[in-house]
Amino acid sequence: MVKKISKKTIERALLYIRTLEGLVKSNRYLVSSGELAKMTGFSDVQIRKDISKFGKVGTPRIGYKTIELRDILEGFVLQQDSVYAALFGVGNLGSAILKYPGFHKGRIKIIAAFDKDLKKIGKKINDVNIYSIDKAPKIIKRTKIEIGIIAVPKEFSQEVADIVVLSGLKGIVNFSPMSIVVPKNIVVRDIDFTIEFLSLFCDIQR
Amino acid sequence: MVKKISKKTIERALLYIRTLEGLVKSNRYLVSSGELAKMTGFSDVQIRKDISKFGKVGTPRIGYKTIELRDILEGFVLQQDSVYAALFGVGNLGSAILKYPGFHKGRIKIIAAFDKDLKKIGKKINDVNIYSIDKAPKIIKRTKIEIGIIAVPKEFSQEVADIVVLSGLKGIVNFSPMSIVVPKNIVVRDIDFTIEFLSLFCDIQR
DNA sequence: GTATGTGAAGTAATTCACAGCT
DNA sequence: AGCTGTGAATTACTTCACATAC
Repeated sequence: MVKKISKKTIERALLYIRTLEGLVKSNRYLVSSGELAKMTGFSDVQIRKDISKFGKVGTPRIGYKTIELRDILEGFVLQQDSVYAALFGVGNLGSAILKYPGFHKGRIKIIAAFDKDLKKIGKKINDVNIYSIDKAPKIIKRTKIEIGIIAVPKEFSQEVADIVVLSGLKGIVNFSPMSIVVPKNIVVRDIDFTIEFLSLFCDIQR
Repeated sequence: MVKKISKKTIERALLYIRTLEGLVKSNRYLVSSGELAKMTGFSDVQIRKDISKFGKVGTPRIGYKTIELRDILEGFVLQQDSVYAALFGVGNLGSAILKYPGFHKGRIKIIAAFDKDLKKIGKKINDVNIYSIDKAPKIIKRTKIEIGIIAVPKEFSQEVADIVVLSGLKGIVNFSPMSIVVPKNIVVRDIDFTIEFLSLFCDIQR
């Protein structure tokens, strides 16, 4: 019943969860794979295949119960209520991340921020303290933080990545437009706006 | 010689270009697929396979000329010098995008911003004018803008998507944590921070 | 000897086609 | 009839193994 679940399926499952949360909020009780397909852009077969990896949960002729499906997907995909993160670099983007409303109300909690600008250190944004970056390993080790967010200029991204590693974190979201080199037991997600835009542009051209 | 180039190859090519630009800047003349592999995290075979889609450009025993390879990849992947975009929603994230240094100096030019907050309309951020959002179709049609960036709260993302479509744009980068429904000739790239974080977290757990 | 380039083999992901349920 | 669930077929992607070039 519980088969090996691929990364792609998990990524789509997170989107199904997001969509189901919207449906639950608007009091929808049932939804079909076809409707989810229209809402998410994936094919209906793909969605059924994905969901079937988590067990038989739908009813033929009827569809899926929104609440039940959401809970099942969440149960498999997210074992914790909250994911704790630390932000490195409180510039324009870093500040926007600290204020990001999706985090504020959701599962992802940023509980410490680091910068090297003395004007910022000691301040707070959205209730998150900003500390000196060289205190990061010490401070982080006292917390449950698991993820580091790198939002510093690209000249500094590697040295900050090294600090993240020293701090014992297991995952990095790297917003800097530069690849970082880390031990391979540490998982990295790169979000490079320029590359996202250019790859979209390539898709448009063809 | 020029074979069908897959989306995945193009996405990696953009990363190779980014890496090569760094090498060129630091005056590196040659680079091997193995070195690129270490720098980007892909395998060396993968990199050679990708590059071979663009022709025979390397020299056995020597490697690739950084400048030449960059130019070849750029030539195939990006036919224009600049990509023009419009931003919708000048909140925390939107402002950070307007100030994003990678855009300022690079190929992506945001040349108009739209918001419905009267306090923002008429102002400028980083030399970009902020207009009333309902003037968007008219203003955009006078420009070469091809891409719309949605950075509004999720309650409004669909109505803004509709305006983007009305404006005749062909691509959307959607930063709002909600799927938008658009005609299928319009290409959408979703960047949902929450989903990126959660999917990283799933990877860490396994 | 060392690095590129590539056909062939092997994996993974998607779509098809249809059985089964209510 | 209408929707889920899934083996089978297809397609796409990656890795292997080695020929080729200097």
